[in-house]
Amino acid sequence: MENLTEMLKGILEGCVLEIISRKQTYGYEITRQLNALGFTDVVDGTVYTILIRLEKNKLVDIEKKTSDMGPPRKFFALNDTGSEELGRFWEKWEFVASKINKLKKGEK
Amino acid sequence: MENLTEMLKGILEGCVLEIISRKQTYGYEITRQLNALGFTDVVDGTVYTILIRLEKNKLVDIEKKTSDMGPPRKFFALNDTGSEELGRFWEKWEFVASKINKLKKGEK
DNA sequence: TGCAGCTATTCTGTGATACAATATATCGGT
DNA sequence: ACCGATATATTGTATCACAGAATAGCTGCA
Repeated sequence: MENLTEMLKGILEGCVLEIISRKQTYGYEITRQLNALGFTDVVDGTVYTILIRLEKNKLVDIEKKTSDMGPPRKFFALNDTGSEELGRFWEKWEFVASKINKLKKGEK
Repeated sequence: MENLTEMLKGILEGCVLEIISRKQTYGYEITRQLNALGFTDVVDGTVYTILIRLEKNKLVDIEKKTSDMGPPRKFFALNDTGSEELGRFWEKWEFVASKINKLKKGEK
């Protein structure tokens, strides 16, 4: 699916939070997971800007680890504030998705 | 529900297209319908900027009519290009919503 | 040795969008 | 005459996804 850019605004950050909540992980890996999910056009740069934003907003704990496969990786894990934010994201998603689906079905 | 601003980006325009597709209508009325749908924080100014964008992109036909209830109304109706765009919007929505719900359920 | 390719992060700039705030104007009721 | 509801338009702002480029480490191969 092409050109989802605008529709992903306000959603992609929540996806990243969800992915991080599963297990401690890093930017490159997160991008791969998003691509595998179906968001094939999401690129590294986008994910890194989101991660920097999460760091700035203190939603994540960070740990740097060396790797056999290339340069050091910067691992991210959700902290309590991040978990709360993730909860709020899913609440918003449920709300918006239910309203949009209602509109789609023609229930005004 | 508060602060849906970011999540509505790329979605609100599709909602307006859908509402217009039902019947010829005007900005103020569209805002009211969106508010009734549950998007209570969406304001006039937002809808008008969307309508101007739709006009610029030639997705709508426009007709001005006088009214007993106030100043003249600018009525909008979807043209063929607009209908196609609406179809693409729903395709994108279906795609994105299915992926997000998959992520939510934990299916990777 | 050198070089290509995959892994991995960072930074700058751009375009699109929703929204706040404000201004303007019409009509009905008190 | 004023006020509230109706109705549109405009300007500026913040946020976001993304493009593009730079930097760097490791592996394998010629």
